[in-house]
Parts: sequence; C-alpha cells; structure tokens
Amino acid sequence: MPKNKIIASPVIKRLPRYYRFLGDLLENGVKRISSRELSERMGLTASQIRQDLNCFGGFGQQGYGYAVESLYNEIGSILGLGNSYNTILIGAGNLGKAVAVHMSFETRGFNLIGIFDNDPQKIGSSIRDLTVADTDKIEDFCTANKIDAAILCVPKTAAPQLADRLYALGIRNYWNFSHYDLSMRFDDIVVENVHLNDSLMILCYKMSDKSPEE
Amino acid sequence: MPKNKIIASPVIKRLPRYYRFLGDLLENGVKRISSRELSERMGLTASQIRQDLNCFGGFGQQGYGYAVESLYNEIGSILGLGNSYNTILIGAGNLGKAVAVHMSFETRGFNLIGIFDNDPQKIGSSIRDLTVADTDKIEDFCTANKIDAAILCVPKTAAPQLADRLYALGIRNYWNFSHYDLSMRFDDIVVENVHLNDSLMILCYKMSDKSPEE
DNA sequence: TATTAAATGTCAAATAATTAACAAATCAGG
DNA sequence: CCTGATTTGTTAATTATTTGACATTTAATA
Repeated sequence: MPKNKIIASPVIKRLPRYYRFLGDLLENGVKRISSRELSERMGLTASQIRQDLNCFGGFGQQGYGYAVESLYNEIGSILGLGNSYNTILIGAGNLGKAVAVHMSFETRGFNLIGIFDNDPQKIGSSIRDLTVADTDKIEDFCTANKIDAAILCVPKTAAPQLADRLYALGIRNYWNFSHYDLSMRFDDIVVENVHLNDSLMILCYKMSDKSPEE
Repeated sequence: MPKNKIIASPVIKRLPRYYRFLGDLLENGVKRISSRELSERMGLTASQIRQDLNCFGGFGQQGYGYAVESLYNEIGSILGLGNSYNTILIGAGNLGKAVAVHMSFETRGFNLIGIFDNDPQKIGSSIRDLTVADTDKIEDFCTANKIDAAILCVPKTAAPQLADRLYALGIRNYWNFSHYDLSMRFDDIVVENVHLNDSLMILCYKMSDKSPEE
C-alpha cells in the first residue's frame, strides 16, 4: 500500500524502537497501551507517538488506546519486514563474521546466500551454513543469482573499488559497515551506514562534554 | 576548554564525518579547503559547514578558507579524542570479539583493559592481548582498577541486570550494542547506542519504500 | 441508558534546524 | 599599492520537527 505522503526521516528512525518496545509488551502479555503510558516507558512525549503513528493511519481507538499486537504487526509491515531479499556479505574479517553470525537476517527478510573475501586464508572457511568464496567470484555469483542487497564489511581502502563492481552488477541496496561514504559515489542507491568509529567518537564527545560540569 | 553554549545534537553527529573527510584530505596532501568545496565533497551545504564550525569558534580565514591540518586537529580536540579512558568490554561473543579486535580503541582514547563473559567456554580464551575473565569477577576488577567506560555486547536479556551491577560500580559511560535501552534505566549516564537490528530495519524500510515508485 | 473519565486524531503554536544573504576580511595579480 | 575575486562569520528567513491543546469518540460504570 504505497503512501504518497513522504514520511519525515526522524519518524522513520523511531519506528524500530517502537517495534522493539511493542514486541516486549507483547511478550509480557500486555494487550493494549495508551500513548501516554508508552511515552513514559520510552521517554518520549505522548503527542509525538500519536503524531508518528498518524503518519501511517489511525491505528488507535479513542478512549481505549492501541492494541499492542496489531500495532506491532502494523509497524512491522510499515518497515517492510515481510519482504524477502537475497543478500551477500563482502569481507569475512572479525566484523563481517560477527555480523553474519550475530544477526538474525532471516527474521528481517534478508537471506544471506553468499560471503566473499579476498584473503586466501579465509576463502574456503565456513560461516554459518556458508563457505567463504573468493571476491573474484562475485561477478559469476551475482549473474547466477538475483542479489537484492549487499553488506559491506571491507576496509575503507577496498570500499570504493568494490562498490563500483557491485554497482555495475546492479546492486542498489547496501548495509555499509566500511568507513567510507558510499552515498557520495552513486546517487541512485539506498545506503544504511553503521559507522562504528563515528559512534565511538560521539561517545567520546559526550564523555568529555559531561565531565567538566559535574 | 568548556564551552558554556550547548551544541545541538545534529551538529555533534556531523563532527565525526567532518573529521574523516578532513583526515582524507590531509592524507592526500591538501593544505586548505573552502566550505564550498568541502560541501560538494560531503554532500552538504556550505552554509551548514560554516554554521557548524562556528559553534566552536572561527577556525577559518575570510578569503582563504580553512587550513586542513589545524581544522582536523581542532575537531579532534572538540570530540575529546585526546583523552584517555580505561574501558572494559562485557560479552565476548561474536560481536564482542569483533568489536574488541576490529576497533582501534586506543586511537580514540579508550584503553581496553578487561573483557568479561559468563560462558565457561569463553572464559580463559584470549582476545587481543587480554584473557576473557568470568563476569563474576567484574566487581573485584572494577574495585582494583578505575574504570571509565563499559562496552556492552551482551544479549538483551542479560543487559538490565548487568547494567545495575556496572552502575553500582560507578560506571557512567556506555557504548551499548545490546538490544536494550539503557538510558531508560538511569538518567545520569552517558550512552551511545549501536543498535544493529534497528539499523537493519531502517534499511528494510528504505528498500521497500524505494521499490514501489521506481 | 446516561454519565464520566480516558484516549485518540488533528490542528495550531512553539521550538529547532537548515538555508540564504551579505558585510567585512583576505589573498592574488598587476 | 590598488583592484577584484573569494570566502568567512553572522544575521535573517525559511523550513522542519516537536509539543500543546482540544473536540470527538469510546469504554466502563452505575
């Protein structure tokens, strides 16, 4: 059901958190919740929650609140968790391995069907149910299989060149862990960045910002 | 040098990216850069860059631009990268291990001096130059050593209880990878979250959002 | 069945963030 | 040493986001 209204990015960023809190409530057997109570649990204003949810339609009932299970499912559907995407991961170092093993891609619709690395030591090793293949084989693999998304866990230096190859293969969706700004290279791609270094620096700022005044 | 003016959070979030781009320029031997040229490379407006930098003082020179090296150092200093913090990591699973091995904490001022896990299989194993200790030993360790920050790579279920223990030990700064909202539990702590699940869901949204209209 | 308390959806107001505009300053070149 | 082209710092305008307010609806209770 494509909404023609463009949803503001701050709203989108809050959705996974709503989804998580609603999932917790669901697990605890809570059937219904008001925006006020949810706001207290989440540290938001009730007004913001109502405003956010109304971007997508009226899921609540006046005088009653929101039905936890149906709201949970609605948000899951808004996030597009029901879809299914063939996904490859490039870079089987510590981070790549952790991402492959740690994340439950399947529950979010991402089927990890290939892992690649250019280190001869890693090629042939097993991660989950997959064998790490040589990065040189990406072209063959992506021609034989329809690939919807790529996870990049390669060093900064390898990223631009690799991005060119993936782009040429028609891949337009990226979960980018590499310390490189993909979105500057192509303008018709979807990128979600996980820049751990940036995150650590922000922690650093908050810490040094906090200490003087306390 | 504590600034009394509170810096808006969107500005802070952009700082690491400025730092990265300036570092690249520095490596490439670029001596000076104008806000206009930097804006083109980064995909921002020149106005925003000038506005951002002016929160911290005038680092540029009219008619000339910004000296790359000194601006790089200034931003590093604003971020507090010069500080030094004793840090422990809890949870030596795939993610914890990857974070420990992959990140160059030291260059950001974080000295990783302890790793803990409650899985007997992991206790005693080596990560970097450290031996994984039993989580039960955290109290002893944190009494013997002044700990400034903790990295949480434990499952959601273990997080609340662990957070209580760390808080009781006086730890107030957290790099949180666990799928749990620490900041709701205590209000006088500094938390920087890395919620990989949330990030993946946002990718999912962007992908499903993109496809219908193209 | 009527009444009251509670809660949403929505519009308006307030706040925050970004962009545009421009005066003042600097550099480079003749 | 003057002139013109740049470029910053800064203020104002615009745009975006969040919060507040309230009419309307519902559930629960007597």
